[in-house]
Amino acid sequence: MDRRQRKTREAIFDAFTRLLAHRAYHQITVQDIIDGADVGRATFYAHFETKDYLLKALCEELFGHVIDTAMGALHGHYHCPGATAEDSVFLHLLRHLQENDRNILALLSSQNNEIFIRYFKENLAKLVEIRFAEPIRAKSLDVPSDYALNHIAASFVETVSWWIRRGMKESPEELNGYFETVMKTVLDQ
Amino acid sequence: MDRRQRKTREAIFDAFTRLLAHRAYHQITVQDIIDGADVGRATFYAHFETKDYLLKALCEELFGHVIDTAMGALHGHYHCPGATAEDSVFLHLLRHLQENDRNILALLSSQNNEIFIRYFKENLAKLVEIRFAEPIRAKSLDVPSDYALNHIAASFVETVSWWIRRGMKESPEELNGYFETVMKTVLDQ
DNA sequence: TAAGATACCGAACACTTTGTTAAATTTGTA
DNA sequence: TACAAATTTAACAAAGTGTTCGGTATCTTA
Repeated sequence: MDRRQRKTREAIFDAFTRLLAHRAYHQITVQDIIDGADVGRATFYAHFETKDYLLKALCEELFGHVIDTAMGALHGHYHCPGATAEDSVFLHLLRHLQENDRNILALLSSQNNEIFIRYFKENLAKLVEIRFAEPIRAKSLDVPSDYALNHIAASFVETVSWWIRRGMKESPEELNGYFETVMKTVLDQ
Repeated sequence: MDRRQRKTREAIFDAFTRLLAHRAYHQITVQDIIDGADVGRATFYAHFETKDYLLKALCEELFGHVIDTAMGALHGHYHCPGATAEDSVFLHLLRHLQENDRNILALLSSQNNEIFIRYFKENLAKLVEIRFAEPIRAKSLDVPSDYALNHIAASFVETVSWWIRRGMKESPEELNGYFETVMKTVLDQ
């Protein structure tokens, strides 16, 4: 990819991210983004069809990365310092979030948090499916397995959302403990 | 309230509800609503400052009613046919939803479902607080009680959302059973 | 039932935002 | 160097928003 294109794309993402941290999505105009990124109007539209597509592209990059990392941890690639093999994939995710890569926490705690929480959940659902589909079926709970899987993903995202809403006072380990406590029935073997 | 005002307000709510069932919120224009309700432009703006305020007013009416009914059931007012005193407040809610009062299911299953799910959760959280704050504290789980309360409300809303997404095949009783199963650790005494 | 108040209508208006186009310019690449 | 491709700038039509105003219909109450 051309260096000019890369720089433009990055500038737009950066400006958009900054704006999203301080203002509601629907009252950010394309002009705001253009001004923030300092690019021409036609250039913006050469990269993204609409503001909605820009949002989608941003989210895919953001959560694609978060989940890919977690997938890697699941299959034993990436070696995180201080992590043991027994640590749950959830704890890995929490630690990674806390590192605040690409300012993801600013977005998750902004007034636009719902948008990002939704993307987070969609991506997490895939991960949960891969990691827990088999164990859940083996456990034969009194609920459909897709209900249980959805419950796991939704509850984890809700836990993160709660954590951020309350100012992230807990450590990833504590928070993971809370999550494990309320999920006992579903997750314990 | 003046009969003319009531009729206008109703006409606008009706038209808006019909539109929301078939189209995304952000691509419904005020003109669409005006045309559907068959009222003048100035009349619309005499009733609602913006489309956002209209949405808010609609949601308050919708979920205010749902939750008020549940509150009533909690305190022993309203007598629902076939309901016993032991039925959980959640089962009451599910039965009430299934009656599809004011086409609430059309909204909850539309492409705008997230908007309504959010209002549903906000209102439910109050109800959960009233009903479960005391029992949860008495139970002294290993998690903060506001975390547990949030988990209850969020999980119930997620259960309803899952139910609707999959076509509402289960009866309220079955669904309530699923919910009780996954909430065992938190809710059982 | 008549009078005054209030709500509604319809058209016009200024304003904002969107997405497109075209010509000129700058930058990257080979 | 020379060509290709990306960027800039300005202008543009189209769509939507929220307001205003004079005229009409409907409600309320005395």
